[in-house]
Amino acid sequence: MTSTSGAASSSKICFNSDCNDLKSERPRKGWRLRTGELAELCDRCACAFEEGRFCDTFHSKASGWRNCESCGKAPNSSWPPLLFHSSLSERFKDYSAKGWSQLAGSGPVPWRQAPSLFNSSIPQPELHSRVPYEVDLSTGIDRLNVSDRLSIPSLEKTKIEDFSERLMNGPLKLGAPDILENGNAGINCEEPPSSCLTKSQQPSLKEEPSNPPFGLAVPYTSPGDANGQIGVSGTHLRPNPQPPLAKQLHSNLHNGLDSSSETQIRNGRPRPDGRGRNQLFPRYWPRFTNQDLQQISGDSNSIITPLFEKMLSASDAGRIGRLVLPKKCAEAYFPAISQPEGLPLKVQDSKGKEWIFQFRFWPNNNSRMYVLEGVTPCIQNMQLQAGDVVTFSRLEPGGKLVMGFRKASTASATEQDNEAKNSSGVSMHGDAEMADPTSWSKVDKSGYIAKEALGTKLAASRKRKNSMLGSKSKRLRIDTKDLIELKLTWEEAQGLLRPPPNHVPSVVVIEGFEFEEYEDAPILGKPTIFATDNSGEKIQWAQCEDCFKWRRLPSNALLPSKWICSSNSWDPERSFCLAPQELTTEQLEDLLPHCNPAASKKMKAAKREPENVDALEGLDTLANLAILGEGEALPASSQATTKHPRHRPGCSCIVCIQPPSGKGPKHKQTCTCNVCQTVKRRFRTLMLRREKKQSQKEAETTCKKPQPSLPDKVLDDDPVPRTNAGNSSPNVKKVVSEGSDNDPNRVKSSTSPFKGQIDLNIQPEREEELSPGADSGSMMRLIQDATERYLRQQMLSSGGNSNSDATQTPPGGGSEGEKISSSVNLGSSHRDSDRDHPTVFSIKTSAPSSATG
DNA sequence: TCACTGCATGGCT
DNA sequence: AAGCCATGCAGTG
Repeated sequence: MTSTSGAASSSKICFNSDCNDLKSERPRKGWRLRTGELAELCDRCACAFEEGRFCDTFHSKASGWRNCESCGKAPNSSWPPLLFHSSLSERFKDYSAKGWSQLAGSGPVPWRQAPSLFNSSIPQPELHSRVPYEVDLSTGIDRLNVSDRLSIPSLEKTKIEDFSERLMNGPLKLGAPDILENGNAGINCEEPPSSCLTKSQQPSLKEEPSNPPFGLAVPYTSPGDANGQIGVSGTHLRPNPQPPLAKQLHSNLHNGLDSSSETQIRNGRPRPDGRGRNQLFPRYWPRFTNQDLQQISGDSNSIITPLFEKMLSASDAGRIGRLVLPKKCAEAYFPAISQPEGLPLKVQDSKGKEWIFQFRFWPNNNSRMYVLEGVTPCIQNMQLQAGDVVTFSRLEPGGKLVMGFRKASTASATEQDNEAKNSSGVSMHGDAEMADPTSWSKVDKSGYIAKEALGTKLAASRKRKNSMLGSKSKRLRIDTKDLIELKLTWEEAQGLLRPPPNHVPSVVVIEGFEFEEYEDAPILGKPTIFATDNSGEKIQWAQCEDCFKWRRLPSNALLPSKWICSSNSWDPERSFCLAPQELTTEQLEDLLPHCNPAASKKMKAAKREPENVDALEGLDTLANLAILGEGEALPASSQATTKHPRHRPGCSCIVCIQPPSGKGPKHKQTCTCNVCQTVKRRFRTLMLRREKKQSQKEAETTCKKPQPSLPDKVLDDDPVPRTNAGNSSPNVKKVVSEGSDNDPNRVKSSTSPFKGQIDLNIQPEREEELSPGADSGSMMRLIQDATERYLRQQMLSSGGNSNSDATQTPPGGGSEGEKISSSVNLGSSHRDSDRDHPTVFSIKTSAPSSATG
């Protein structure tokens, strides 16, 4: 970086030597010069500066802030266009695509700004509403928010050294990464005062008083960004007044080198900048050892970002299952929550197990008290007790939240080493994409996802906290109650889950319910239609979420759940919504019958039914799964494990919109509202499972026949059937042993916990009435109908969309409607999906449909 | 009666 | 002295 101009204010020319424009009479201030003055800029440069277009890294060996030859971010290369603001949105998108880390001047990205973190949990509406200054990438950028993003917290350089020294010279020996140079994780110590910063922070500070006090944050590139799907959704952003100071920690294992001396550490030390209230107590500073970091990263190239740690109090480790989070940490590194209910948070533990905690807060003295709920199983599993330390860190890529631990006793370190090479509280499994075959996992009864290997450790922890379990019995029952939703959601999710590439799912039976188990993170994909073109080439058709046009894609294309034309990298000519649809209505109709002839009849009928929205909503769970999952593994579980404490007015969850059992007006049996649809669908699924299980038991006991007595077809009537028949039967360890207690795949013994827990309106005793033989038929019809409506909607929206080409007509509307099927690939994510694995979402609607049930 | 939930209190930083 | 947070406790089901 070279300084090319003289005094900041002596000249009438813009300080930026590449500009040479005259400054205005009241020149705007730019970066701070070594002299201490602020560079005076012309309006254009000032604006560019304020928007972070200048090199944002201070290079100590250079003399200024411009023409950065070290990092290449010279004004020349990003010379501001004249129409800054009009281009802002575009630039913003561009930044998004690159990841927030490359937002010039934006500083490190706090956790809460990392979309993937939210992906890891079930997003809630709150995520979209909590931000007072939302960025709407589609309509423009909220300037304030942008400014927030671009703002840089002021630092006192000398004050930030100690933590970095601790990192650099202490036992951590963590290399300060060069990322600080490239990615603006580095925060300029001589950060220029920005007018944007000032004005934007005020409301934010008001709204979010927290100031992430330390950071080790990571230049963030979310997976969503990578695939261009979710990207950095502005609605996920939170106007964080001061991005946390950050430092990216590469494990020595991977980068093996310290940064250049030029690199300035943006350390994680609480800012001693006079805002004492914002300081984080040292007891929360992460104290990761080399070993910790190595263990976290394993052999991967994961980047570890220690976030914070906390010593467990008696309350934390107690049976209440609530882990009080340091407020600053919670606000800095966990998703922002505006409602006390918070949101479920997926956390990976030291062994790669996934846990779902409820991250929430309580109002407390005009403040908030953040807690993680439901940590008891995890803490027990880790065999932690008061005095032990839990650590939170983050893995990149993936933004996975990792919860580690450190035993209070020094002996425990050895113990941990012996116990598991990497169980000093950190994970060997970098992220969900890591190919550890044991990472994925099944649902434990307590509502978290746990690996099978859990058993022995649980036993040990039970021994230690024996008394606790007794008192927890009811809690477990409640969890079981909650799990109704979980399991059913899982079942629904199963229809959307696809094995990751090169993996064949196996089926495990959990409490009598089958779940596909993937040895890697399953994938939620977008429904597509597989077909073969005229040349015999296998292709698939995917529908744009925005324009509803169908686009032809390679059969092996991996689509996220939300796919739009602009993501069509396979066909640039149709990579935008205005491009005409390649598929004519007739072709579409021809295409669809491949899937399910029966469905076409329904679709045809559907055109006469105006209200297909309700049924569509009945599938919203699936849709949400697909949309919200966005490649993340099993998000459904997190939602399902959410404890919903004391439903509040305004809560729109399925529980709250339904009168409590026995109270309020009951829904009629013919009610087709969303709740009833959902409930009935779930109930039907349950009954089918149960019936199947019972039949198998009978078959086993009487005939010793391994074949299930219930035809598979019945299961295929499942609203969210797992597979299409020829496609890949997964490694079905299943059915024969399903009902057996000796089933090795059986994770938990079936305790038949579902009685009376299906329909909030259905009294427990009614469940038996609603046996498959009695009522499930109508339920099946309901389910089928809902499914068909969904498919109908899909087709209608494609064919009838006003944006569509004139060549399109609503599919299913013609005489060919009889042939239209509803075999939809819900997971094109598998590369060999049409060959090796079941990727066809088969909805067999052989039974006559009844709209009202 | 008991476990869970949400809030309040007060010690401590 | 402010406010965080560990913990107590009352309300609820």
